[in-house]
Amino acid sequence: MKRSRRRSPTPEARAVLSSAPDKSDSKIPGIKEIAQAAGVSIGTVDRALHSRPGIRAATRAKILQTAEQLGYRPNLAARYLKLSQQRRIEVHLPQEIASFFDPLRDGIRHAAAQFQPNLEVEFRSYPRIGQGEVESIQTFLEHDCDGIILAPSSLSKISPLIRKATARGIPVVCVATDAPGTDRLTSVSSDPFTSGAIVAELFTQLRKGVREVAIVTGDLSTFDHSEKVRGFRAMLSDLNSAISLVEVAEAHDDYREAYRQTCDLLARRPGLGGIYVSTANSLPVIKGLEDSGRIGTISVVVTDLFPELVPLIHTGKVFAALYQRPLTQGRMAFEALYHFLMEGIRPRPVHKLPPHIVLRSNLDLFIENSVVELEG
Amino acid sequence: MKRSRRRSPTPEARAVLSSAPDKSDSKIPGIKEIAQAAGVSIGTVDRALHSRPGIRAATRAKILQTAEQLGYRPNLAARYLKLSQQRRIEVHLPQEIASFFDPLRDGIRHAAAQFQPNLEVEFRSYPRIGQGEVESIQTFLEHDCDGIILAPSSLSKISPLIRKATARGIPVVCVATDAPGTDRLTSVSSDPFTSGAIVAELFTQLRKGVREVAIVTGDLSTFDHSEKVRGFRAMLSDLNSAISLVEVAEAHDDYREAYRQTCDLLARRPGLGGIYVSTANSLPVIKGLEDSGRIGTISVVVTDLFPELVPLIHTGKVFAALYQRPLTQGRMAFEALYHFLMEGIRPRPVHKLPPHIVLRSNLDLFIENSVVELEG
DNA sequence: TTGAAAGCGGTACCAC
DNA sequence: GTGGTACCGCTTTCAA
Repeated sequence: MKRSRRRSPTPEARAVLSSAPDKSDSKIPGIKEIAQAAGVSIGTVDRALHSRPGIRAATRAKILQTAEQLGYRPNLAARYLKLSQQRRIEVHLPQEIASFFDPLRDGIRHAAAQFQPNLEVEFRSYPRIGQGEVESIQTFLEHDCDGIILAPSSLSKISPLIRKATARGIPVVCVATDAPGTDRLTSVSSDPFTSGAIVAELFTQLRKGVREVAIVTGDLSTFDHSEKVRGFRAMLSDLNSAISLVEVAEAHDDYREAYRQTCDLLARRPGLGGIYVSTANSLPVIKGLEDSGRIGTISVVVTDLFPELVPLIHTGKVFAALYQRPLTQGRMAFEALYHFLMEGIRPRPVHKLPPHIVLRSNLDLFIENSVVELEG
Repeated sequence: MKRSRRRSPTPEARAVLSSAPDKSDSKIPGIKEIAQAAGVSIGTVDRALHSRPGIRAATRAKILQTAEQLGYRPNLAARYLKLSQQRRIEVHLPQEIASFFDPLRDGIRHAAAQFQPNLEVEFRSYPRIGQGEVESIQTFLEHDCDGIILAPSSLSKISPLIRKATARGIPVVCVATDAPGTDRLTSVSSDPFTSGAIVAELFTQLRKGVREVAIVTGDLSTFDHSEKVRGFRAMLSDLNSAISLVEVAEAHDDYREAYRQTCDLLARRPGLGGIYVSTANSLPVIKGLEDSGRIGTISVVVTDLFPELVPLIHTGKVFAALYQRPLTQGRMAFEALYHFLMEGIRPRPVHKLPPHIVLRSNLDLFIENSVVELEG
């Protein structure tokens, strides 16, 4: 009597419950119930369930079977409580670009807060991509943590570290961009190929006058950046688009370089109808457009979403933004790592998120959501 | 010594750790540590932390303070273990339209599986909207569950039930559409106003030739449906669009009615340039377009995503689909309810998701994702 | 090869 | 008002 605070349904009520599973009154089976049913002790049950040594094959088989037919599900709360071995994961991400990596960290923090038990998350941030990342990540060698989340921006330098970590049994999850060919546990990123393709489609379908489009990117040796160009090209040919990609300028995520390149580009291309900025470095490009007086005549599609873009999208100076959903990336990266560590569930090898297409009509919703919550 | 399976970092290593918080060696503080520090017993600590009666104000204050300065965080695993009062929530959703409500249920199931502890989810499905929903939901009166997720399709009939549940202390979360004016815990839905606005923007920016657009909806007395029309109109005027909304046809989610209405519409409007189907009932509209031979000449935007649409989008017969993200809706609804039940955290009153804009360029990614995972 | 028992950190009940 | 203690279900150690 004392355990059921809920009054048990009357027979009448029970009859009405079309889909109510008739669990009768049997309490939820635990390892104790299995032991009793199989006529052994709970220690033996544990050995059987976890394939531990020191048990006869026959005993194990019998226990496994009764567990099965009792529909045993381990009580995770109890397990986590017992195994309070306070696991710890490290998150190595750059400070810059903050508009992307800050919400990515928030996504991880938020997810971690939900799952609380036994997992301490430690954020270790280095100044920017290509500056201090190796030093930051290397430290895992010293503090043997249980898992790592990182952004493998410069593949050649980070891949060996990923391999080393994996060799030590420390799973690594890549975010923001992938490190293919390494044995990372999984990767979570906005799919760059699709990003490029979307922009090509938008220009083709929504900007009928446009013939010449240029891309301003960061560095084509970065996987993410070159994939966007590849996706753009692929979609143009898929659609038999009237548009041609006339230039791809590399600005190396630098404000002044992007500004200069944009000015040069505009001078060279009087017929330019569109620009796709495929990194977060869009403000200097817009400044260049404004300074040259061509801001209204050229359609601009940018990447990521930050406060300065809001009025630009509202006024139509920027036609669309591709939002790479850093909060969601953080959440998914954490969940994948968490489930692997706690339950041994191996996630699928790659998670490609569709980027959100932000237009004037849906802009407000993104602003509302990105502030507090996990962005939907 | 015996608890730390991790070797403690060498002094050298420690010096390198720029951001390592110096927790020294103090074990994570539990209620026992608080008791010791405050010079009371754990029972008293519990009373203080939970504002339970039977404790002197001074004692409570002191305990709260030491808990604060020790940085106490309750161990949820332990709490859940103790409170194994197997809570139960009920999910009342229609079977139709399966392409939307099946993944919504999957989203709930998936989220529930992640959070396991102490929460049994019971799905109770009724045939379709407006058919058996009241009877299904009413049953909560008999089995006093701890929380309810439902889709309040017909407001007038369901609102009283929501109020009744809330009055009994059973929190209700609305999905798919909102029930404003009731005291539901929260609602999770794709924002219909924004959906309409997006479509208006797409048509406006699209082929500049389009002048006349029609909407095929379900029933304007449904909040979701009328909001989409309102959003569409609002965006048209916002953009000074050249487009006019020439007709709004109500097909009441019926295949044959939608087909007939489409045929009539096409006959009446030789100059029609676009159709927005604002419910999942898009297949009969497309059939009508095909039968009349105008499938290529009229731009079509549809709602939701299901297998039959895939080839249509690929071939360009359908220009865009607004995907209302049922998996995400299910996940968010569950999480809101879960955190309220388990931790007393009240979610913000309304969650408006931005719908995904599905085009030819990003279609494949949605197909990949929707299959297994939580859709990103 | 197996059984018995000691906890993990809270909560809820008893007795004082 | 307060302190003590028996649990929750699982893992792990030690003894048989």
